Amino acid sequence: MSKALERRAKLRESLIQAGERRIAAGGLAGLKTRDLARDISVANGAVYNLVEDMDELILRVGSHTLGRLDAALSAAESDGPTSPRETLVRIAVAYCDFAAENLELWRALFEHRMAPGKPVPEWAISEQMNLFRHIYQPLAALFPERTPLELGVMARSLFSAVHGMVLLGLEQKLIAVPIEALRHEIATIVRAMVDGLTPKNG
Amino acid sequence: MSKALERRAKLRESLIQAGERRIAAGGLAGLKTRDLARDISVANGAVYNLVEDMDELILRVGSHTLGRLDAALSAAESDGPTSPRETLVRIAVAYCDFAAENLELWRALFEHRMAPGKPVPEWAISEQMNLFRHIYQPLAALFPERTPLELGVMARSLFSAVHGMVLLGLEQKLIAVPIEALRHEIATIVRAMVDGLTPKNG
DNA sequence: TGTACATCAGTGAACGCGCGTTCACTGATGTAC
DNA sequence: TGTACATCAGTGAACGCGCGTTCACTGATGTAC
Repeated sequence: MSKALERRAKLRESLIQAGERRIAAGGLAGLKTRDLARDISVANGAVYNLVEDMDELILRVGSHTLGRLDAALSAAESDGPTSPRETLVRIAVAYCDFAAENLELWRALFEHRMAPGKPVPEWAISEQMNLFRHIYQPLAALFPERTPLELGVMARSLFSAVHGMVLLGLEQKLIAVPIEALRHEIATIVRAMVDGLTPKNG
Repeated sequence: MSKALERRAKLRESLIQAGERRIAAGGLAGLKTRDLARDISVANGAVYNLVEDMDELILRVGSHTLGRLDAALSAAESDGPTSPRETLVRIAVAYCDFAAENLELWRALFEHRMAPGKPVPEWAISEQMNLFRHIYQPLAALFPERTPLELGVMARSLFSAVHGMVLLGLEQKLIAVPIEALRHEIATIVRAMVDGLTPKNG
């Protein structure tokens, strides 16, 4: 039986990788069970031996994407001056770069909606929450007098603002901004927000 | 013939209103031609006498939404202290309020994609662009030494950042933020950005 | 005013396509004796 | 070691649903004479 389980686990892994490739190539809308089955050389129905349904598949791919994003942000943290202000700038720019390099996978993170009635599983939510530490920690160092609650609000605001800039900046709908310009705009705005939030003394 | 044309125009207007109601109630995903036809007491196929296709219908509804947003922002401009800084804050908060009160219609503005190959018509793009003046003008007053290009970049950054805060703040996916808290966070961040972008003298 | 005809908005059934999911069946693998 | 049987991954056709769009047809309106 262990051989069968092993095969099953490998096949499942292939399926998730195929899903990742398909989303990267054609977005969430381009993800079809029949394509996936063909990709891993298996019949249509076999997909449902490996995964509960499409929602689960998409969440698994999302989990992998979040893992890579986490790694990218961690790398950015220690890649330069250790001042919290500049660390926040690097993290924001790293977020922008990650989104640009993984455009469709990154979009899928936000576009995906569960089938009506099914809640997002707990583990998926906490994976997302977990990423906030990259913002929270520099903010805590920068504003030691703020409460955890206040810091949480600041972290969310900062993230949302940067997210919005990346989202619209990479949008082709209006004018897509050249990535280098976008990185610069983000750095400017993050510095402005940090400075503007810092009480002036003197 | 003028009576027929008149009837046609009225029916067309009803169709667009029906579309607006349907989107407001169920989002873009809840918009079905058959429902619309029933709403205006007309057969399925008649919809296509009134409108080229669904894309056009959605763009017309979007146009109306943008018009109302424009009015809301105009009202906010003159509704308080005339300092450009506080005007920007009011506009950002008004944007938040409008999105909250017209959630699905506002989302439709950003979610809608034309059928593959069809470009967004020119008039729809310029309607969107036109709204930027609400941000551009206070910024120009605040930073008279900046070039129009620089101001344009600032306006876009500011808008994107506020848009991101509203987008994630109103999202039910994670924790929907209470609207009052969101307004406050937005005001804080806009002030911080403006202050942070202002060169310190003295 | 009356008749024949043209136009075209309006009809609603059907087309065409897409696609997630199910299910009766098969055949390979492994187990029991 | 050999045989009968059980299990279950894997198959792929079919189900079920949804939905934008088209099209042959109808019937009301208006025009020409």
